[in-house]
Amino acid sequence: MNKKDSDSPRFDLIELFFFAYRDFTGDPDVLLDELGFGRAHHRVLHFVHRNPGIRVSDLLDILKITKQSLGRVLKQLVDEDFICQEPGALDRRQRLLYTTEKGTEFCAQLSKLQSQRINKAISLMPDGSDEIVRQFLYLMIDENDRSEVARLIGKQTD
Amino acid sequence: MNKKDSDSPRFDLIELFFFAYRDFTGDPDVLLDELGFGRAHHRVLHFVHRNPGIRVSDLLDILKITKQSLGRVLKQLVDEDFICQEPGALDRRQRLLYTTEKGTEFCAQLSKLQSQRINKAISLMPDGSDEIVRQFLYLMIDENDRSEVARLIGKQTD
DNA sequence: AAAAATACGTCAGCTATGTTGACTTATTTC
DNA sequence: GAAATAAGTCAACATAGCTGACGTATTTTT
Repeated sequence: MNKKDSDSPRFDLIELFFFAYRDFTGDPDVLLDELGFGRAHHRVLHFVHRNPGIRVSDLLDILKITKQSLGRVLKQLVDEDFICQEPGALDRRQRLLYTTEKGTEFCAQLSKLQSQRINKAISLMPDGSDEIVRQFLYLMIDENDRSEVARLIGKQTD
Repeated sequence: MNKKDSDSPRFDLIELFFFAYRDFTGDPDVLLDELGFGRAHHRVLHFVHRNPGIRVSDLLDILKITKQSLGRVLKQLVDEDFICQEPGALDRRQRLLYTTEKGTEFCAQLSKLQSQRINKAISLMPDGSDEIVRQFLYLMIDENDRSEVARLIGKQTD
């Protein structure tokens, strides 16, 4: 008869999650817009930057979108010299993806904005909060995907 | 010269936020799809349910979309009897929005799914974590909008 | 060496959800 | 009575997702 059982509604967190994510993703929009890009471009650029030399098919797995959806934005990013492609050394069918200098620089601007928002929030909270937050977000991911995400995030780039 | 300054990149949280939010919003998709609805319908239904008698213009403010975007999904929700409209008692220009019984029931199903995910995550974490998480999400919201969101969430419906 | 599988790209067309700007109707306020 | 407001609607458009089919280069399997 415990009220806080696993079904009890969490309207507060549901709504906070909605508003928080909206503002979090809203930060980069201004910069993206100036270049005629959208959030789809941001995601592609981000994950290529974080996984240099990633294969197209692995990027599709991460983003969980179709080849066509990716193709459209990837083409623009390559055409405008934010991303470059290199044939794989072992398997020349592959087009391994890398950010160009321009792409890397732009990517840094975008993650700086998002990191500032995160760091500002964390700085107003008790010590150790970032570990709690990280744990919460991790546990919100589908159980089957967690280890994959952990592997992905494990790559420290700073 | 502190490394953890307000600009230092938080790739881990940026990516966790992305994956967590995707899976969090993914839960209701199956049920929505069965009725031919999408996430836009979910958001409208949710905020009408949580704010019975809300005016159309206030709903627009919450969702930050245009009248046309809202109109499209709202019309479907009204046509299929998930939401009903009543002229305002004081100002008959208003069409105050309410969920029907059918709408309320469906809404409960959707938030149950999301609450389960949240409660499962929280249950695996130290005591007091939900307060930390709530605080974090709140602080991720644009400073200007926080009080408005706080007011909105303050309405306890359970 | 031929056949099958794989990695990637591309074509056509569709859907959902957002946008702008202009206009109408009913109602309330000045 | 005139102006402002709440809401609905029309046309047209953009972004970003989708499906299914097909082409090409390359690697793997038989």
